[in-house]
Amino acid sequence: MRLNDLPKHYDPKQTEDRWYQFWLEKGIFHADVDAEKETFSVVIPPPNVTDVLHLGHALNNTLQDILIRWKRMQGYEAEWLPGTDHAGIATQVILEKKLAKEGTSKEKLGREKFLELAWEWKRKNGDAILNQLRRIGCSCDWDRTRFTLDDGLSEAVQEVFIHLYNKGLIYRGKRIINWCPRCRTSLSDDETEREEREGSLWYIKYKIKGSDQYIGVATTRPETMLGDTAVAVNPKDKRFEKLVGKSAILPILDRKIKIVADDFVDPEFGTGMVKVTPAHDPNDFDIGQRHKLERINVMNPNGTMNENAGKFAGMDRYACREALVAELKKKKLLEKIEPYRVPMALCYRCGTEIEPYLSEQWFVKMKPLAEPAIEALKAGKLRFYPERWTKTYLYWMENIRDWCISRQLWWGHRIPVWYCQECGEVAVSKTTPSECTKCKGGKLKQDEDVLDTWFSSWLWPFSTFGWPEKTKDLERFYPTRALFTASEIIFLWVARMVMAGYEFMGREPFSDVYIHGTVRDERGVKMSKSLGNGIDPLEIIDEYGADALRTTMMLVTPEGQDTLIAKRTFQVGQHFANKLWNMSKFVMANLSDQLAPETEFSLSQEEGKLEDRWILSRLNRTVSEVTGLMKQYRFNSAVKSLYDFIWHDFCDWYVEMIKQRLNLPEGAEDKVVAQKVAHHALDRILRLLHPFAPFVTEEIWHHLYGDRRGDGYSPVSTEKWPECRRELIDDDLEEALWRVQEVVTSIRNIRSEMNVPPAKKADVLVKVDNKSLQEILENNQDHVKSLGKVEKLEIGMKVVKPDHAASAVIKDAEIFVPLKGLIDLEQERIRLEKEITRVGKLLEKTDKKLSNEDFLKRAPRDIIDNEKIRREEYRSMLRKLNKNLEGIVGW
RNA sequence: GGGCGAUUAGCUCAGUUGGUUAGAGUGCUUGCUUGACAUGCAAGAGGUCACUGGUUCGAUUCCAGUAUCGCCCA
Repeated sequence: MRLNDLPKHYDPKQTEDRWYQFWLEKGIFHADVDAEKETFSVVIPPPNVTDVLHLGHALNNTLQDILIRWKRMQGYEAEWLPGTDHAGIATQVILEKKLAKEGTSKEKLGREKFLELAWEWKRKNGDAILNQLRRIGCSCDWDRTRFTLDDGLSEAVQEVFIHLYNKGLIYRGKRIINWCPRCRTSLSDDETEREEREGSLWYIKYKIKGSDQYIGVATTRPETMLGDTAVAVNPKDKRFEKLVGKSAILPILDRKIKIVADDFVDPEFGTGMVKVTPAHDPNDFDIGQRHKLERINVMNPNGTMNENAGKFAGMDRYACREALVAELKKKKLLEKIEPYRVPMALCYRCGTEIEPYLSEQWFVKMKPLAEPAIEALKAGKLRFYPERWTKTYLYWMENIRDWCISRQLWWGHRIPVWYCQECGEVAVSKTTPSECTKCKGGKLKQDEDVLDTWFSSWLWPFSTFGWPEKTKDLERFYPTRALFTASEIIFLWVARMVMAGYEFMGREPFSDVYIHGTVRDERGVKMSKSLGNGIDPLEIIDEYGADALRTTMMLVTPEGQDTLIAKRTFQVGQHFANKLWNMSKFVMANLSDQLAPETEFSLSQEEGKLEDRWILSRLNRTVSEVTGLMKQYRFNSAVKSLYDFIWHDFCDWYVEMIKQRLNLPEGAEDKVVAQKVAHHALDRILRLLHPFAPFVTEEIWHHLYGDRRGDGYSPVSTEKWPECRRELIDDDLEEALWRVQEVVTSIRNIRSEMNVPPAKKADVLVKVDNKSLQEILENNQDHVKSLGKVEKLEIGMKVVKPDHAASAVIKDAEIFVPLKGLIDLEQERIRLEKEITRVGKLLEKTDKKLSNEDFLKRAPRDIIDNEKIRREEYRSMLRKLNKNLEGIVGW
């Protein structure tokens, strides 16, 4: 192969689709249920079909793909099950907005027509999402793609509802729930977002019945007073002792309401008296229950006031607030208004202020389900990475509240409950019952509502494999191994999956939960479509390539922290892919045509120069490091380690060092060994990097082996993950090469700082302090000469510093570059003085330590010895530097 | 109010059992069309490791507190 056969720059557009297609055709993403290999399975956190994926999803899925590709290479039957989620509320919000723009509404269309639209939306976005995943390079098992509203998954939902209902864990009740007046549905506690906003505290006067006196109550939501049925005080509050048991008159509506004593009331808040609105506040609801108060609902589901609000009926809740306050003011019943920070609950899908609303809903009793989920964590069957999230999980689990699962939506799983229209009997069934079990009547009506989307996604790790059927897939792939997600859905999803796993499968759904950070823009703002700072991964892929997207995300995503990323950052990964491409091109161009395909690499003891053994040592160290890091899900550190090895060890030093040898005639021993080692290293580099950058590595692998093996192309995707060969790791050898690098770097530094033109070769003298260093340098003269652009190199213990020479001092050696006619005296003096200051400071530090008697008494011997050695080193360096500085005075 | 996290170079981050000269990428400066790569190479500048105490012979690292920012829960 000639060098110019391949383009100068790596072009992702020429390779990515082709290789993805190839992998699909080969079926390597599909896990065989009958395979003999050990299983490793992961289920995707199903993305919402509300919108296409952004960079946060790209991060989430890149992490999973790296893990699954790595495990596949390690010889597991790797299953990554993909799919999407119907996202009931979110999708419905979007569709409703769309319909409103078109001047219509879901009510006008009717349920059936609306659902057709929703399915249409799902098909469009679902396809787009899955296509995005393919473009990212995700090696999902597409044959097993699932959607939360699929028949099988819907059956699982029904099965679960019936099971829990029969077990007494699902019940129907009239409670205060979180109501979104915009979405006109209930929400679970976890589906609301809390926020404090600037508001007011209104002090309102209620007249005491049968007296001319008034009492004052403070409220942040005056409009709810229309539903007040009591005023409450703390029983221990001496101020109001006499009032308890009397009545007050509710202003405007002139309703008689009780004055009750309840522990809930905080005497410190406001006036110490609170209005009680059992139908519009969860705490008031509880007070109402304790005192058997009437519950008066004053609002309609859309947030307007209802007929119980008297003349305010029909007004929006906020308009009502204003009108009511104005009237109170007019009647002089408003004592004062104070600014107040009001804690608010907002709908997590549309941001509308939640209305605590009395309504009949279905609930799941959670405590019994939480117990095994808590146990699992404590028994170590479930681990969080980073570990600190266990606390968050446990806190929620241990303080769990019942889960409101009914939603007043159309897009979702219809609740499998029928009500007898004649006797009111409730029937729970997967299919429409033909008659009422109680009165035998035939008029049965299904519950209009659907179930919370999370009520289907909490089954995802097993419903996707066929549950409730006892499938082979289920047996083979459950439990899964790892779950990758962001922290915001630990409660909504992760915790609930664990509960469902234990309740329905008898064991944990996954053993490792990897919580990754949020992707933010360069200013630290969370990326989102609505803010307009979201980035579509396809945009990055089009511009930089999928491998660049993946490697950049891995390089810049700190473990367990949020990621700040700007678009231009993706150059990092693009340049890396290009570096890999060019390095490979160079290595391949220099491989012998006669060379056997890399199979089992070996190098006999006599073969190989320092750099050969060094790069093998570095390589194996890297293999060991990267494998260890991946085991701990430390992908960021793993890819950094690879990046450094490839770029800085292999490209910067090894490849540069063997260039001369590669110019030798074909068959020369030195050349053959260099070819063998380079070939081996490239082979291993491609394997190691493949999970991170699948496309470019596959493309290079094909150039390397595609035409050589003669038995059909065997992709790197299915090659073995490298094993570390410990016997090749050698500290002394790495140290020796480091000495060569130091000499080269010193020469380059002198050349650069003394303005020696790059084209001009210089003579160099190295005065060494010991034989071993002399030997190392003599054996590597060629490298020092070529990498330092040296004409004549003299190495020895007796070397004398020539006149007009710039100098550098390193451990156990001095480097002299004669610069007659070129030397800038002042420049050299500055160089030396800077170095003297630097080393002087180091010496000072060690001196200080070693003159500290406590240090000498208490520090471990090896630390002290090290410090002593270092002190000698610095002293010797300083002596040389000072001598050299004195020397230039005479020039 | 409670919990968690962050604070290291202009920017984004490493630094995992306390002890080499605190590192990388990017940006910046200088020089290079070096036979793979200018998406590159070489050299360089840039850090009181947020602050205050404590533990220790020794703290960027452990502990406590303070400040600022972020997230979660009430």
